[in-house]
Amino acid sequence: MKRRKTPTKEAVLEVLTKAGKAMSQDAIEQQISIDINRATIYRVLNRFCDDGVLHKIVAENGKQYFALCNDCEEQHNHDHFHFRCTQCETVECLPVEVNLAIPKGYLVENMNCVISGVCKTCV
Amino acid sequence: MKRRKTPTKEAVLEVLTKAGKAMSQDAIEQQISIDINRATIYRVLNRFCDDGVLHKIVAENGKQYFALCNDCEEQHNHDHFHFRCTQCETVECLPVEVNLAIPKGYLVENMNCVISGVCKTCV
DNA sequence: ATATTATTGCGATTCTATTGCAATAATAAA
DNA sequence: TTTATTATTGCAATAGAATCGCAATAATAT
Repeated sequence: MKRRKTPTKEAVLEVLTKAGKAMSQDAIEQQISIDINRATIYRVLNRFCDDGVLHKIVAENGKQYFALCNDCEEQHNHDHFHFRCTQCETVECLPVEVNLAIPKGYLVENMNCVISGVCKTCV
Repeated sequence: MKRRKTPTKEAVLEVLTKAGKAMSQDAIEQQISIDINRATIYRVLNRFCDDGVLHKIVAENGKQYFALCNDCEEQHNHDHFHFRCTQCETVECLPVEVNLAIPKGYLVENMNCVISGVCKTCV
């Protein structure tokens, strides 16, 4: 399935790039000037995830956040921690790698590590 | 608010103790022989969390899982990883501590680290 | 200019979790 | 033991996030 270039995709990417953080669907929608349907935004976000452009983080509040991928070539590798600030409700990718000795016999497919608290801006 | 001893609380604790894993509300409900309302189970689980008996993990599927606390005395300290098996849909506490250098200026309140994949039983 | 089909909008739907309120039952007090 | 107090429960309604089906639209190829 060949992808097409659409205003929605451009707008979503622009918002995420500018923010430099992970964002939820509703936060992204708020930042887009043109009116785009909620379902469409979700579909665009999920497509970007499939294509290795974005990665998805699920915070302890159960919400999904999407952030730009840095170096996901063939497959996603998001072995870094995320920080969710309960004050400003933002999620950012920390430059800290997740590093653990996985017990024998376990097959790792994905990592979802979120630290929450107050970020350095709000502290 | 003083807590009371009720059949629901006993049943929930028994199930979680037997399982030795983190469980979701619906999984717990299935394991309880007597019929208990969904809302009640959630309330019991959340109360246990408040009281330091259980801790809550939110997986990448957005669902909440509850597990017994080991050594939470004054406050919760769940600095360990969790593993969610996408095959058998269980979540277990790994005996591996989360160990990261938190960037300066950040105030940590909670950790929610879930690795997902296939557990050693299903592999 | 036309055909193809990826993408979108809309409304409905699913799923998880929570809440208000009256009824029930565990515990304290008499 | 009986009565009073109030934590707990059940039920139905509600909130909130995310997804889905389907027809309409629009990006790209012909």
